[in-house]
Amino acid sequence: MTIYDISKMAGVSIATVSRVLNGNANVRPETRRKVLDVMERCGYTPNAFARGLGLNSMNTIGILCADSSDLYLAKAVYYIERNLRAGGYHSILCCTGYELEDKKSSLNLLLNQKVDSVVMVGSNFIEEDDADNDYIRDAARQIPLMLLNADFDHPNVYCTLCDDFKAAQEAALSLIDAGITDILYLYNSRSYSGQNKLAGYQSAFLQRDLPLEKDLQQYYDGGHEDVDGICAFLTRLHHMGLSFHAVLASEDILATAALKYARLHDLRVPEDLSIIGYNNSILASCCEPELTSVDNRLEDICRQLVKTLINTLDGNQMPQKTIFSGRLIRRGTTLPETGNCHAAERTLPPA
Amino acid sequence: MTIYDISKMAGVSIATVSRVLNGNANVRPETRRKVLDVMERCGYTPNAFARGLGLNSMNTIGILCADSSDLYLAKAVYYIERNLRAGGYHSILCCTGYELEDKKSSLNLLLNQKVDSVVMVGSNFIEEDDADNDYIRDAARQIPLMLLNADFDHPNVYCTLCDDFKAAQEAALSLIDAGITDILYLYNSRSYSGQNKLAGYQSAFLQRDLPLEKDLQQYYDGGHEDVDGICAFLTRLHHMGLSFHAVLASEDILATAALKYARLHDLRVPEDLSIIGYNNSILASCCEPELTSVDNRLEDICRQLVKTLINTLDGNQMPQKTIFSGRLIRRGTTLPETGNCHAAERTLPPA
DNA sequence: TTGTATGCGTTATCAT
DNA sequence: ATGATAACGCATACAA
Repeated sequence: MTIYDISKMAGVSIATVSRVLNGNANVRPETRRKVLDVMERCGYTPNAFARGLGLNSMNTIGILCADSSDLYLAKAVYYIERNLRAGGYHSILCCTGYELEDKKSSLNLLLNQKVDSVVMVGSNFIEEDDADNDYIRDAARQIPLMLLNADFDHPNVYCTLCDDFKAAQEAALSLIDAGITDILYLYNSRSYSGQNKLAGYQSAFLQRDLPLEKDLQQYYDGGHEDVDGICAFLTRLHHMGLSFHAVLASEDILATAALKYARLHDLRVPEDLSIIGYNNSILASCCEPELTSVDNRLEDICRQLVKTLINTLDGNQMPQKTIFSGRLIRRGTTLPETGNCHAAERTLPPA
Repeated sequence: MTIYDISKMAGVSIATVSRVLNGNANVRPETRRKVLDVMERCGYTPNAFARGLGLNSMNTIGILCADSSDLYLAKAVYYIERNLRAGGYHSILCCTGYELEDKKSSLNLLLNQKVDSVVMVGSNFIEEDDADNDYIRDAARQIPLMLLNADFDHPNVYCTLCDDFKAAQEAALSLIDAGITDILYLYNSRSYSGQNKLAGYQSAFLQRDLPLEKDLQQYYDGGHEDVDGICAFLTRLHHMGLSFHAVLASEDILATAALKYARLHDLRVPEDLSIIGYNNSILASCCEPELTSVDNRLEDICRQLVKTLINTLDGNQMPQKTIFSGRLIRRGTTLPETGNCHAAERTLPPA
């Protein structure tokens, strides 16, 4: 069933059929109805491939992420897909893993598929060695690139992100202002946003004129879901004589592990050990007490990212950088807030 | 850059170019090299749309799932995508939500997009009222359909699933044989696999000649991630006088909530309350003690599903139903196994 | 407002 | 082994 068939049955030319298909105004209402009737009766749907060839687009967006089963990335992928589809776009999902070569080849795969754009979910797509980021620059010469939680200044690259520096800073300040200064910063990623969080933690100490202890900044180099490994890691630090009365984690799962550590060592939370997680994921409410955690506004970010994406494809000029402010969600793993207002919420309006 | 350009530069016809592109054997090695050289130099890649039009396929598979941010579904989507891509296929992700109309329209969207097949992740795509499943039968007349964790007998529909009946049964038996008979079965889905789990629980009692108590089978009708709601639900049951010394949950998150309930009511786990979850997800290791949980072999299922899919598309005859056995992973929320061997593992070899 | 003719970049069927 | 040519199904510039 093609437009030729429809055109014959409706007694018009294929051009007219094509016009009603594309909502072209230059069709007599009467003719339009006639054609639509035939289409309806035949259950006609246009051939997507032919359409793609003619328009050089199939309204498809590539979604690149390291691991769509990761708690945080899965949420992001979900929000992005829903927003894209609401906007009339399809999503091709591509899980890349964390190796540069795989990220490159995945991106090329999407380019060869002729997607209209690709959104790269997670700051792990930006390499430390800037020369390695050429694969992004190359791609940006073909289609607009949307980065989620990364900051990359380049034409045709659009970034939507959370101000992790400030969010981590405020989280640390809230602990400091509660009287805790031996705060262990626990992280498992050195990506762009990972570095920002760390810098935020550090700046909190500077801001309060407190010394920074290297030993209190611990990088866990293990599996992304290895709670027991993290727990054992903390125990090892403890046995090595490291003393800390709070843990600020770069991800909820690290905080969850810290809570487990506390329980195994009979530490009261938050009295003996305060814990703050990051992402405000489902893990935060799965434990007892529930995790205080930084909400990094993922849903807002995704909505805005897709808005920017669609507008860009429509030819509108859009800002290349949109930043949301995170906010601390206080729950059971930290002491109730005092009168101190240093850690007050400072939410910027969405761009 | 098209095959015309390449053909000119290589001094051959477009037919020859197309042949080397598709690995056709009828090309003199010398000619092949010449053409490949030109392609290399020009960085030529074939136009995917034209290719799709010609072959009536773009090697794309639709992945339908209610919510790709759900812990379990996210894992499934991840495994499926990776396996598909390794097999040379792209994945279009489509999150449908749980409404029938949305599932229908999503499936149609994929059909119009001319995917080669669609995999429906989760038994929630099979409706209770069988007439409502016509949308699946209709789709199956166009392309092969792959169902994950659903059982639907129809031509061109292939099912890969876990034997949830037996898995739930064994989980229940393990509790009964540990001396606990007031086992609360807590579930939040009445889908096909949801009903199977429930039936498995029930059959365990029959098998041990124990009476079944309706009050001990509780359906929680709330959000899929609402730990606190579930926890409150259990508390309500408790206050209503319901007594139970074990909880068998149809999902880890329900079990997590049960653990939280235990902690809030100062119940020792597993001494006062045993808990078994389902899915063996990351939640199982995020709590203290860790959850005993049923592993439903998701990774194996996904691998097999994709294998079946690709073979089917290749024209090979494949079984329409492949069943894996689940297995109980014992951790801290149940008593250590006794000498009793009723709940021993009985793992079937993968099909 | 409608129709004609051509292009889009492949694949595939014939010849040669 | 290679080449000429016709599909594939739609969009669109141009003509009427």
